[in-house]
Amino acid sequence: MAHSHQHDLIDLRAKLRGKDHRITKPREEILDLLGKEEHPVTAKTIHEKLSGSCDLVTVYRSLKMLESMDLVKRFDFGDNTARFELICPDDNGHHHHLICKECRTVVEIDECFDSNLESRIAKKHGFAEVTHQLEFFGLCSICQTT
Amino acid sequence: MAHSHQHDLIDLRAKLRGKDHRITKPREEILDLLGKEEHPVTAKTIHEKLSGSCDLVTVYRSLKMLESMDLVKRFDFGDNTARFELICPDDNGHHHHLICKECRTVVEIDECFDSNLESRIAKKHGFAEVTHQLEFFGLCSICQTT
DNA sequence: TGAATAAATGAAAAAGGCTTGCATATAGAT
DNA sequence: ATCTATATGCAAGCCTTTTTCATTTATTCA
Repeated sequence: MAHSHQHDLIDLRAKLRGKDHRITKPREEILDLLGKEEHPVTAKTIHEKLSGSCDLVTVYRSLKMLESMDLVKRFDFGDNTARFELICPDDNGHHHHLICKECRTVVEIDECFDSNLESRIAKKHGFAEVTHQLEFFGLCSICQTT
Repeated sequence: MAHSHQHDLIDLRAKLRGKDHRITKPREEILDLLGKEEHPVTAKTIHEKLSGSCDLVTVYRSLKMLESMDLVKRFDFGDNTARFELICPDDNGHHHHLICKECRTVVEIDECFDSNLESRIAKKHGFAEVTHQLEFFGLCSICQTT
């Protein structure tokens, strides 16, 4: 599902204002692009899709900044390459993925385990601000037969 | 908790025999070392602890092989560096971690969500052989105050 | 036990993702 | 319009991981 870009630009301006962060063309373009993506994308992919409109380094720097502002979330699909997704207000940026080990197809999952598990774990070990990263891996229907 | 090395060497010989994989000194040393570790370790750390007994490349290659044989499991703690742990027969190699975002302390977690969630997700999307990677991140008791 | 041979190793080099330093450009404030 | 702090581009570098290829070694089987 494509996310609403409108909301994010407003958010962006509001959030960045106080922090001496600027709204630049590369940042807008990256957010714009992320708003159209259905799945997490790599910095390299973003750079390619922006086709030279800005440097790859700027993509990395922008993503890092947007992540620190909680506008973008980083995912790890186990291939040594970070992937990024726009944080969508509907799910609080919280959802997971099911990835085919073979063809790397990605499916968005909105189910999650009961949050009691997390708070129980946090309490048990005296941790605060506990979050989690959860991704599922398997073989998609096509790759099962091949 | 240190894991039983005994079991794994027997397993190793049995498992490797059929596949034309050999039991070599580096592989034994790596397994041996992993058996003494309490938490997942990086290839670099393994190499350092083996102090030049074999090349770093061999560590990478061995780990990849051991992983493919399900003797070792790879974890990702979000710092662009793979970590490896011996698969322990008790928990089927299935457990998770709680990592402090600040000081990187690692706590082993043996709780997990109900497996129904996983099978439900697999079924819903027609995936087979579904597993998951789950790690918790937070602030440990010490880092909360700092 | 001692070749034969298939697989593993080491060393160097390269690939790939990500970061840093520095000079230049640009957003946003006054 | 000007000023200043922030962001960008480019080049270079860092770190993890992989590849290549010649050499060594584990296992097989005479």
